[in-house]
Amino acid sequence: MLELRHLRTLTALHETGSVSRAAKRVHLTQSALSHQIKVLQSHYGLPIIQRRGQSIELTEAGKRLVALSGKVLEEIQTAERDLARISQQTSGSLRIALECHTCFDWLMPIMDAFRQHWPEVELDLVSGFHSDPIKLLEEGGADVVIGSECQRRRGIVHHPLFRFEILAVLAPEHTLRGKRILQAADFADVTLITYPVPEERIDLIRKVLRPAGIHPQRRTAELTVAILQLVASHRGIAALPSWGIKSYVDHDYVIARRIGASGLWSDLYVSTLKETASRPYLRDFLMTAKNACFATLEGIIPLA
Amino acid sequence: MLELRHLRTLTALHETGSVSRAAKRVHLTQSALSHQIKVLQSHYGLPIIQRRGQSIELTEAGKRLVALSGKVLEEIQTAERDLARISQQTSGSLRIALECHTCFDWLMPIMDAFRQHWPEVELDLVSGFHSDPIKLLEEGGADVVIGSECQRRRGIVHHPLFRFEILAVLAPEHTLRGKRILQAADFADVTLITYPVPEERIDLIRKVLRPAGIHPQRRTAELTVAILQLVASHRGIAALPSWGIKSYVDHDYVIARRIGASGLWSDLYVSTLKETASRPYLRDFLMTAKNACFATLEGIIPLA
DNA sequence: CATAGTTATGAGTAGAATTCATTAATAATA
DNA sequence: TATTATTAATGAATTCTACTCATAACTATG
Repeated sequence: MLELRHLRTLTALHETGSVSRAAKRVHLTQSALSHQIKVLQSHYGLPIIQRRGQSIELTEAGKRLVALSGKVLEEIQTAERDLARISQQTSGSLRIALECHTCFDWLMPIMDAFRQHWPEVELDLVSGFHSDPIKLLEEGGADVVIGSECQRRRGIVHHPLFRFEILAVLAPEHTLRGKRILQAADFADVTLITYPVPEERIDLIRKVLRPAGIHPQRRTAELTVAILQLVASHRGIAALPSWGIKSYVDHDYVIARRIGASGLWSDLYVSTLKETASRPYLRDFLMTAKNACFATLEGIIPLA
Repeated sequence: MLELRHLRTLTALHETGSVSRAAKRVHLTQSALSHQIKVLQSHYGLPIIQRRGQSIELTEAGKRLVALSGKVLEEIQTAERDLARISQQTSGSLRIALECHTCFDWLMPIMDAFRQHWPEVELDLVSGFHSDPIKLLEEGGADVVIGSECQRRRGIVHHPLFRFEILAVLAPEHTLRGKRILQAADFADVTLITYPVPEERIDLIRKVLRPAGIHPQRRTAELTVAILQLVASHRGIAALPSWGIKSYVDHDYVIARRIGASGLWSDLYVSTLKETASRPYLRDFLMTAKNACFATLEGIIPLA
C-alpha cells in the first residue's frame, strides 16, 4: 500500500508546506499529490495534512511518515552506493567548475559528505575564470559545471537544479530603503559590489542594467561575507541570491529588495558530458545536491 | 526506480532460493518476478541472481539489496505501528485459539514480540478443546483461531497462512524404516502417538486411516518433545508437520517418511471476525506471523 | 469584490506491471 | 540415452492504477 513515492511526496510536503509546491518538487501535478494524500489518509484512517489557510501543515501522523521517509530514502541511497562499489564503478574524478560564486555556500558541506561516501573519486574545485565553461567539459578540464547555461550541445547533458531570485542588497539605512522594488535607474549613481568576474557574468548587469544603458561603478570582493560587509558599511549595493543572504537579512545586518516588478531570476544547472552523467557517483552527487538544496535553501523553485 | 515491491521480491528470492517459489510467496507469477529481476539488473548494471542448476542464488549485489529490504520493511512496519498508536487503535484483545498444537513452536516467539509492540493489547492463548473453534469467535470466547478451517461463514474472515506436509515420524531403527513412503496399511499394527485431542482433529486418522478402515492404538502426550521422545524410544509412530520435526530429523534423533504417494498436506488459516480483521494490531500480527513462518519454517507453501 | 493563489474531486488516459503463451535449459527418472 | 518434470527467460497482450486534465470550492490580498 505505502510506496516509496508516498514517502518522497511526504518529505516534499514537509519541506514546502504546500501541496502545489511539493508537486513541483517531485515533478508531478498538484492533483496527483492530492490523490496520493487521499489514498494514504483513507488507508490509515488518519489525516496526514491539515489545511492552515493558504498553506498546509503535517499532522502527527504525517510527521511520523516524514521521519520514516528520511530513514528509508537514506538507506536506499547508501545501498545504491554499495552497489556501485560492487560493480566497481566507484572511481573517477569529479572536478567542479562553479560559475556561481555564492553556490559555494551550499556546495561545501555537500562536497564534504561526498568525500566520505566516495573516497576513491578525485574531488576538486576548478578555479579561475572561464569564458566558456561548458567547453571545459569537452576539453577535459572539468567533469561538471554548475552554472546557468542550458543550451543544447551535442554530448552535453544539463541537469536542472533550481530557479532562484537575485535580490539587491542594501545597508539598512540606505537612501533607497523606502522602495519596495528597485528599477534599473536606481543603480545609476551607486557602486555595484560584485565578485571579481567579467560583466557578462553578472546577471544584474547583463539582464537589467546594460539593456537600460546604465553602467554603474564596480568594486569587487572574493567572498560573499566580504561583499556583505562592504554593503553594510555603505560602500555600495550588491545583487545576490535570496538564499545566500537570508541569515544576514534576518539579523538586520542588511536589507534586500526585489529588482524589477517580477524580480530578477536565474536558473541553475549541473552540466556534464553525456558519458559522465551515467556514472553512479555523479548520480549520487546530483541527488544529494538536489535534496540538500531543497531542504536548506529557502525560496528556490524546482526546474522542469 | 527501485520500489518496495522489488525489495519484497528480493527477500522472497532469498528465502526460497527459486524464482517460482518466490513468486508464490508474493502472490505473483514467475514471469512477473523474472521481469522485475531483469529491470533491476539492467538498471544497476549488475546481476542480482545467478542460476545454480535448478535453483538460483543471490549475487553479492542481491544480498546487499536483501539487507536493505530487511531494514526498510522493518522500519515501515514500526512506523505503521506508531500510526496505529496515533489513531488510538492500539488497545483491544487478542485471544488466540490454537487448533494445531505444534504451531506453538513458531507462535511463541511471535507472541513475545507482539507483547513488546502492543503492550496495551490483552494477549492470551485460549486453552482447552473446542469442537467448533470458529464458534468461539462468534461467541466472543476468542479473537483469532489458528486452524485449518476455511469454509465461508458470514461475519468470518479466513486469512490464509500456509500449506505444510505432515510426515510420519519413526525411530531410526523402526522396522518400517526401509519404506520411502508409508501407506495406511502400515499403521495397522502400530501405536499412534498424538496430542490429546479427539480423533476427528487428527488429519492422519481423519483423511487416511479411517477411510481405509484402520484404527490403530493411540497414546497421547501434551508436548511435541514428549511425543518425539516416545517415538524415539519405540513406543510408536507419530504424524507431525515437517517443520516441527526438522531439527530432530537433522540430528538423526528420529526419521521422517511421507504418508501416501503425494503426501499428507494440511492448510493453516488465521480466522477472525470481520470486524477484528481491520484492527491495526491484527494486521500487524498477521504480517509478522507470515513473515516469521516463511523465514523460519522450511518446506511450507504459500496459500492463495 | 475581484483576483491570484490555494486544495479537492471525478473522468479519462497513458504507461507500466502483470499475466499468458511459448521456448530453452536443467535435473530427475526410466 | 531418451523421457518427463521443473524451472527460468522472453515477447506480446492485457489489466490496472497512478497520473493528468478540467473544474469546483475555498482563502487571502489588495
